[in-house]
Amino acid sequence: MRISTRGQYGLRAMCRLVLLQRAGGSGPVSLRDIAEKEDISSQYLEQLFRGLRGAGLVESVRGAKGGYILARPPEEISVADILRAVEGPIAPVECVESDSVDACCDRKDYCMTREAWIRLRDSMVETLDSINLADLCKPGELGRGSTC
Amino acid sequence: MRISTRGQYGLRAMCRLVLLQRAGGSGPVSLRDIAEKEDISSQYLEQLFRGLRGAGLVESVRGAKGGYILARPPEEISVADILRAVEGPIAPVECVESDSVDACCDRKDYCMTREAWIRLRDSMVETLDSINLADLCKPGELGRGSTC
DNA sequence: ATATATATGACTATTTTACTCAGATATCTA
DNA sequence: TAGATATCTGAGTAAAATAGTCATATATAT
Repeated sequence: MRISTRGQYGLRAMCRLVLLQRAGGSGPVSLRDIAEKEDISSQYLEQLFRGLRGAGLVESVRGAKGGYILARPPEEISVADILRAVEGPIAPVECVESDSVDACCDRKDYCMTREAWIRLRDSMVETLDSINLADLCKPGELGRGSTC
Repeated sequence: MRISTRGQYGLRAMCRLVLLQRAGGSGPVSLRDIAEKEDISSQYLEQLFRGLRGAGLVESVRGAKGGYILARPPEEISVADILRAVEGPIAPVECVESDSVDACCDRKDYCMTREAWIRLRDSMVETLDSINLADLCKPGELGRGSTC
């Protein structure tokens, strides 16, 4: 029951993008800078940013001095958005990826446990929808959101 | 972000144990019967029931006519109990297995994302604590909880 | 031109998962 | 007491997922 490193790195990278963008004017932020600050391989970040770009969370600027910028303000990008972009659907088991019962397995009594998984999924989605990048990058007493 | 088959099978097996116990008098239920109804290898179930027994959720009766019985009434066994028994701690990332910040990583800014993982963990635990075996095994309009 | 950066597809080592196997121990029934 | 039935325990293994790399193409600033 773990978030993969894709999800963990993806969220860290997006937070870092917020900080670097905030600190460095209006230009795009390179993966090289994010990679250095977050100590993540920039090649791996490239892979993750494919997903983030595909989901419309960031926009890219190619070429020298290029990089990435947030496609929307941090307040409008939720943790759920990011996880879905790099990890796929938020669902504890395959059979509750959609609400359709037909898409589920063929066991007569599948419903016995499905109930539990649906409730778990819904609470996860609700929580992750309610947290956005601005929340996480707010400077606090421990200096979080201000390290750059 | 998936529950492993250990968790899925573990929950199904426990639900089935409730049903078979309810149907079959007061004696213990063999893994063979659970395995047959749920279409899970009984050898795999043995492995899972090690964990369930270790966590005090079931009691075993060895020898012929032996098997397992619930250690507590179904109302007092939560889905969280079962998942913890077969899968380990409920935590989306390693660093929030405990609430101690010291047990976390050594990044200066770990807190930026830790906040999100803690909230996710708490909502997962709250939800899974709130569902018990009696809830899942209640007979309903679709016949769930009554297939035996 | 050249350096810098993203874009894309494929590839690989490692780890985790999902099981299986063999043999020991306990208990009921005949 | 013999035999059948179950749990108990440790170890082993094939397949799948994860985590990360590599090579190469393309775009843009200086």
